[in-house]
Amino acid sequence: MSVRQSLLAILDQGPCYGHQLRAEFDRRTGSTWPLNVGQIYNTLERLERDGLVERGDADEQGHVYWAATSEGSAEVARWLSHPIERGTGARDELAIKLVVAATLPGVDVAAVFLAQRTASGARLQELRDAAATVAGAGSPEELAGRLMTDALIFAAEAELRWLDHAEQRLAAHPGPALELSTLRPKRGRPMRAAV
Amino acid sequence: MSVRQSLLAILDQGPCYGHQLRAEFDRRTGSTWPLNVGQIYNTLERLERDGLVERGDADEQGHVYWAATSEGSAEVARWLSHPIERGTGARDELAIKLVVAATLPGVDVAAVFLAQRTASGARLQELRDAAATVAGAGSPEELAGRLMTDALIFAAEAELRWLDHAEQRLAAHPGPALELSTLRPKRGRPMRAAV
DNA sequence: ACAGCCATGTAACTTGTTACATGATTTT
DNA sequence: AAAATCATGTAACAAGTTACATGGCTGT
Repeated sequence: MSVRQSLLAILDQGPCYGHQLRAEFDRRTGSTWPLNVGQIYNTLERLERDGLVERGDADEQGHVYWAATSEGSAEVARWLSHPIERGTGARDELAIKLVVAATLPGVDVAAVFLAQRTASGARLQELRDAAATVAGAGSPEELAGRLMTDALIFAAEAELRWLDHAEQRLAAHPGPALELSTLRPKRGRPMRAAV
Repeated sequence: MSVRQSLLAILDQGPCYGHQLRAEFDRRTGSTWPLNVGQIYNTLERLERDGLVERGDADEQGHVYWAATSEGSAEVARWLSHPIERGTGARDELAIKLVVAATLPGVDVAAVFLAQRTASGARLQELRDAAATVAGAGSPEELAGRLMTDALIFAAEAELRWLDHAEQRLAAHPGPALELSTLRPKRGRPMRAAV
């Protein structure tokens, strides 16, 4: 929902046309998240369908301006006043993958953890390097970009901490691997064994 | 992709039928992530369409067993050997929302941050309470659940750290708010001002 | 003239998700 | 007999994403 809501929030500041919206999103997120132009138009149509924005007539340059409706403004207010509940609905892809992998017999869990830690560590270093080069952060755009980078750095650090933590915990326990077919039919022939 | 890939990986251990797959996913993720049963069947059909699984005949109980194809096994191996690149493609909804909010004139950024910090803090406390109750973590299932909870705790901590960090950074800078319409047409009348 | 960008759109597709229908079986 | 659970499915939708088509204008 972040693209949809962000575009609506920007539009709530005043009418914009497609490419302008894209540039605004780009500016405000420090160009951290690439956004395909086509998605702007899709999203605008969906917002229009939901009564949150209205499409205006094209001006002399052919720019089609879109404006938030009062319903759209209300939705923006609601978005801003309600916190985002992470972990409710949003799945942690990395944790799911590693825990599922850890419970699968015959999987080299250590290799999976190692590959992930290497990649996450490299990424963290990249992010820190990137952060160091924009240390100034004079303009609002630079500040926005820096905040985004910081968010990614904090997330990467948490990821690495969890990787260490999880591997320790797994090492401390015997075989967390789980065989298949613990589920058995209430009645009838026993469930077939894993291959 | 986590549901799709997890189901495929479980199936790679041996043939399963729909409800069994759901139970396996549930078990292996410590019942942290609810999974609608219908989604199992959707996902299986899509995996079949992509040639990664094959549907077997129903047995006497009417259980329809599905099995991974060799392509499916290869895909699982690929999944396990390649790390997940967070931040590439996966958008940070919270960071986007707060940074966009911070760049919008007329928004009470402090209130947005406060609401988020309150919610994130409460969630962190809930998670810590939950972690304390299963301190034992004897069975593999409990261990899996504990690892998931830990992942969420680490993420929530990172979130709170970033919130503090970002608010400090914003406080240290003047008005990071960005007016609309910095984009101007190459030619023609100037772009309309924000409302 | 030609390459490239600005600008608007369209069509298709992915994964995730829910609501619902149906029937068999099991428990109370 | 009624309620709950197991089990398989179907239909629809949301949000994100990409690839492509089209046209106008611009700079070389």
